[in-house]
Amino acid sequence: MLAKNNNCVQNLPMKTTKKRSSDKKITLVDVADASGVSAITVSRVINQPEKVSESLRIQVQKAIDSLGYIPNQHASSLASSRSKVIGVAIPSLSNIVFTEVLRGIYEVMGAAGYKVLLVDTHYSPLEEEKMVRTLLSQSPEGLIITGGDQTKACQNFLQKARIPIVQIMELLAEPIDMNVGFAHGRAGFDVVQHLLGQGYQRIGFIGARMDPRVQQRMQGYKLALEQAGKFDKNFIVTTPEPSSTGVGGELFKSLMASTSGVIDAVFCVNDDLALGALFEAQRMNIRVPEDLAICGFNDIEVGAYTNPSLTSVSVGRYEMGVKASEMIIRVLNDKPVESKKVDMGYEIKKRASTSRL
Amino acid sequence: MLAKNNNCVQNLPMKTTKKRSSDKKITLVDVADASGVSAITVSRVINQPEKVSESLRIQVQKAIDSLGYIPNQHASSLASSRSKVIGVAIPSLSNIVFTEVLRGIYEVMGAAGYKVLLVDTHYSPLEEEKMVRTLLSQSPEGLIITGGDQTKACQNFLQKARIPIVQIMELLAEPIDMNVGFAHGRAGFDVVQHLLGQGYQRIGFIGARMDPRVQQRMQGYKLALEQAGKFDKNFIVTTPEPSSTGVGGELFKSLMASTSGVIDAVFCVNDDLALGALFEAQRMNIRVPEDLAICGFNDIEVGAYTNPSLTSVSVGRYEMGVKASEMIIRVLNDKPVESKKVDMGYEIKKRASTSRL
DNA sequence: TCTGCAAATGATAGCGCAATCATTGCGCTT
DNA sequence: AAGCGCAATGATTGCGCTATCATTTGCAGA
Repeated sequence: MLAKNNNCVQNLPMKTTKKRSSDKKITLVDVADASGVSAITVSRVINQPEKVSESLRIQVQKAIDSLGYIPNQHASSLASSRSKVIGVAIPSLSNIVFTEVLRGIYEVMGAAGYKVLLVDTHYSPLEEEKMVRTLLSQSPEGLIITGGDQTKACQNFLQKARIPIVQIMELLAEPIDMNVGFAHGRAGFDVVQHLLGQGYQRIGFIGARMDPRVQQRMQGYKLALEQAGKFDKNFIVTTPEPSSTGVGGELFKSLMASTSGVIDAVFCVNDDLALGALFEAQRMNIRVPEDLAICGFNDIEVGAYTNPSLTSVSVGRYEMGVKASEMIIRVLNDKPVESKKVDMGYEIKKRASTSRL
Repeated sequence: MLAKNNNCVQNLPMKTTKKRSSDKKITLVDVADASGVSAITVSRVINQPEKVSESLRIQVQKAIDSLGYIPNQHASSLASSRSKVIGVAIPSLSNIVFTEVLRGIYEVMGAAGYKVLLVDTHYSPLEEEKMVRTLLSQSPEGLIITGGDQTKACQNFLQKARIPIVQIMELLAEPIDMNVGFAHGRAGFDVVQHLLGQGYQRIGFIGARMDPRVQQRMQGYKLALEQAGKFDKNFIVTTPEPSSTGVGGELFKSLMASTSGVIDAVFCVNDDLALGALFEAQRMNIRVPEDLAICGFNDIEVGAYTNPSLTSVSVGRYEMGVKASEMIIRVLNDKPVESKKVDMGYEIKKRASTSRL
């Protein structure tokens, strides 16, 4: 377990076998000695430079640079109980939805000097619990987690942590602390309203990886169709596997097969599925939107350029990441947060794939 | 700067104003006291359970659970100089290429008990240098960084760190330590060969965000056309802005305009651009592949389902992340690494968008 | 001139944990 | 019965840094 540094050494121009000054880690004290000040002054130069006279500051900075000193963040965190770390838990790295949220988080947190420790929960509350423990062991100053599907134990940990926490992606009745999201159920409802408004009558549903948010969209779909007296459970096709364009095409085929093609519109629970359905429809020589409407969800960029362009529900993913981060930073700076619950809303982007009128 | 915990408190059922046991952080010593053993024994139960008798282990574990103890990783890292952190630097979070590599990294590193600290360098060596400092301040046990475009200072830091480092995505002549990637130049060359083989004569090039790897692909493209005596610098259209489907369409339009439409094939430097070009070609009523071939790069999933399906260069992104991680873990476990340089190769997926024969 | 106060710098202690070495007790050999 | 080796547990120390309080210096105001 010792001597794990022996690999890179060969890349360095080993001068002699004599002990080299660069062999041991450089600490605050080394910098202090080199610049003839006390350790605490070096610490100040790094963390509160305004408290050190300019001459000393320059002198110390020179020593820092020439020694190549890099502070040990663990020691700093331990001594100050401030880690400058924000924990983030998302269910999947391969879903563009989350990576865009992440972008927003990184943008804001990076600018504010926070590091982001990211974990992937694989859509599993149990794994999430484990990952949250991991995050908490790093004493993060704040936490951003996805949804409200935590285990009881996990909720306990989170509350005990006494740090600002934002649950993102969906709106929760009882958030652990703060909450930023939008109403998936209402969005699903509105999509169906739009399709009905365009004169489509038999509206199918395609879903994959039925996570809580997808379920809510489906409930909205169902409610709208029930109100219109047009709900038929046979029009729903779902699979627990991850969604993808390929799966979208397959589900579309099986929907058309199982309903003998009476379907005249499909609400796909995300754009990957919708693209798969669209391309499959083209191959089946089904005209979109004349014979069939296709609506996606998330409004990924490519949907605006397909032929026909794809109707979808636009969501401020990047903005959600930004908002959640800003809320945490406000709390950390003891500034008031306007509201603990923020509804980011959504917008149905009506494009060619659903306009028959 | 004090009292930053006051926000979440209101979510907790405050029993009384008396001091509550859960108010202070629980440490190893608390667990030790609660279970009647010494601190070091608790430490062993957590880190080397096989060294503690079963009875004690159970007894201590009970105390850990009931107190909800979560170890302080900073203290642990400081005392043991093992952080269980791997640093990862990528140029962009919004590029699917990197998120798939990340998936591979997370899969392997997570399973091996390592946390991943991820930073985004925004394609800037200067920002990368800053970010690498941030990573190193966390005393990572290993590092995965993208490409070989580091600043001199950054290289210095990296070598001084004496930890296993893998540079990924491209093959480097002189890697800092280890290297996993593939030959972008050769891939570009092979794409052109393929197009020429299909009888296309005037092959255009569309590129965006011309990072080093994209440049290499372009050099390969150029070399192949020069060898065939068919290079024309007017057939190249690039932009420094980030690539996207929208940009792909625009660049395609301007390529066709500036060349009066003599182009009969386009090599797009990635699939986003290629999709944009394909959809734009459809709108311009250009038949693909009869009148025009389109080839992308990266082989993202949706390209296999468009009509026509998109020829692209498939790269083992996930596998690259896995490989890099495995190499680091081997080094950390003092196991030999077969080779410090690994060529992951690539494969041209020949699909309908380029088959005229 | 002296007092008083703020700015600049330093000395000390301790954050929570694990490395290291010490101690105990037990079963085994001879 | 004495000695040995090993497994299980504990006491001490220090990782590198910052909080806290102490000290020094410079300078304005009386």
